[in-house]
Amino acid sequence: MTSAPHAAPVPFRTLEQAAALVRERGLRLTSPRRLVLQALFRAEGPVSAESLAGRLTLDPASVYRNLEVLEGLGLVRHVHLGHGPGLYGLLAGGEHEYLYCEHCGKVTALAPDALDPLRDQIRARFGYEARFTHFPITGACPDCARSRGGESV
Amino acid sequence: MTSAPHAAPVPFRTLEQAAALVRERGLRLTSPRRLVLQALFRAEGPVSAESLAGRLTLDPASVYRNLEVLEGLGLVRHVHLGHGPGLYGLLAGGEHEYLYCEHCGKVTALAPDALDPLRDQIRARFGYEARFTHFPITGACPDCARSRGGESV
DNA sequence: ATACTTGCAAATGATTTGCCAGTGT
DNA sequence: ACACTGGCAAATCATTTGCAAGTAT
Repeated sequence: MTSAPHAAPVPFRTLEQAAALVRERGLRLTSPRRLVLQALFRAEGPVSAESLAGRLTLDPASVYRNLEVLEGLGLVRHVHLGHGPGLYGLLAGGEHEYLYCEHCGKVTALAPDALDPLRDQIRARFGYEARFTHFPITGACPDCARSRGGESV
Repeated sequence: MTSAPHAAPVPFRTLEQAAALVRERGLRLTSPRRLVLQALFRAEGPVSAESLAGRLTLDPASVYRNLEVLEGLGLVRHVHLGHGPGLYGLLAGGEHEYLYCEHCGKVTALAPDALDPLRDQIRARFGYEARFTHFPITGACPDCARSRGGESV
């Protein structure tokens, strides 16, 4: 999960396309690697390396290493939602940005351009080019915000 | 650093006020506890528990425990900037929110209300009550954004 | 055949917990 | 005195690394 330079996201949609990309880069499509890819395609949202290792009966180290190479290929990204392990998800369909409720744990994935107006405002005020792909926008979701007025964390 | 409910921030400015608050809550102002508080008052920005333990020659466990109680009292908060350990800082002068450059590591602390317009926009569009105190706004700072056009992470 | 990969064990880094001796109040 | 604390060792959680055996191409 080390912060190494990542490849620019290459458009892909299917497991076959992802598999092809792995081979094109001269890497091998081994059984564990295919399983990880498959599991990510089936997952609802981002999942932890440990949970993948568990459900696939693979060694965690292999899962971590695979996620790392897949991330290097631009097929996978990880996000940090609150404390707890990093969560990995496919980049099929482009980058996602996230809203994360630190009270109930709810996660909302947004389309790549949903936060553009926000990004514009941040750029204008602070000059920062903000991304909410690796760390989400964190706070209270509508429900939690309602049920707890102006409380502190 | 566990995510437990935190006390509402109580206004304080000096080490004496902080110390008084510790005692008011029936807690003890021990030597290690005072040292941690002192070090936080002297620190420029948020610092890791390990670095405090090192420079104060205290056991890391004690430092973690102290930071936890101080956080419970509303005197301290921690923030996660990128990967790496959590960083602790005083709440003297109110909550801070952060901008964090994931390329050069630059950290910009903002006054409590600097992000209100942004918060308003987020509330209007998504209903979320966003805080950038525990997780910063992450991206490329002006310098890094300039020196690296539209690259991927 | 060759280099990329795997599983397993062990190491790392961050943080927490158990325990008992020590000390503020 | 008594309960809150401190240090130290050990445990836990997430992740990484070393290494020899295995396998995709």
